[in-house]
Amino acid sequence: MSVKRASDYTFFENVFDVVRQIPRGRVTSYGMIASYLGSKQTSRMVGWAMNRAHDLHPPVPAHRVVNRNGLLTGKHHFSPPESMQLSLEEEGVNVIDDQIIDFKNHIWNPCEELL
DNA sequence: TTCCTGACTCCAG
DNA sequence: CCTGGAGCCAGGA
Repeated sequence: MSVKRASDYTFFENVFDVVRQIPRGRVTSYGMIASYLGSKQTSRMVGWAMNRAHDLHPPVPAHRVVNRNGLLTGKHHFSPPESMQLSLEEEGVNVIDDQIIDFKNHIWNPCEELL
């Protein structure tokens, strides 16, 4: 058993925290999370963090994180890949051809919501 | 150790 | 409108 220390609370832990707070039926982008945490240029690190997210507890709803266009660019990292879209549609987010329909209407921006 | 890649985004041409 | 390069930083070979 490992205990979380303050010194372990890095950028990645912050990413997981933010993602875990995304409400059901809402989505956000890598860039928004990165921007909220300090620099939008670290958006790649957010994606990298998501790759590690599947093993974490409590679970991280990585399917609610897409790229800035509402495109499910990370679906191939789910097993099966379709599970990302299915999870979203279960929450009322329609997806066609890897694109979230009415994306801007589902956006949850941590910069505004998570002040 | 160095080199390459990536679930991104922005900016220039 | 589309394409390519740069910047970010951690891991794997």
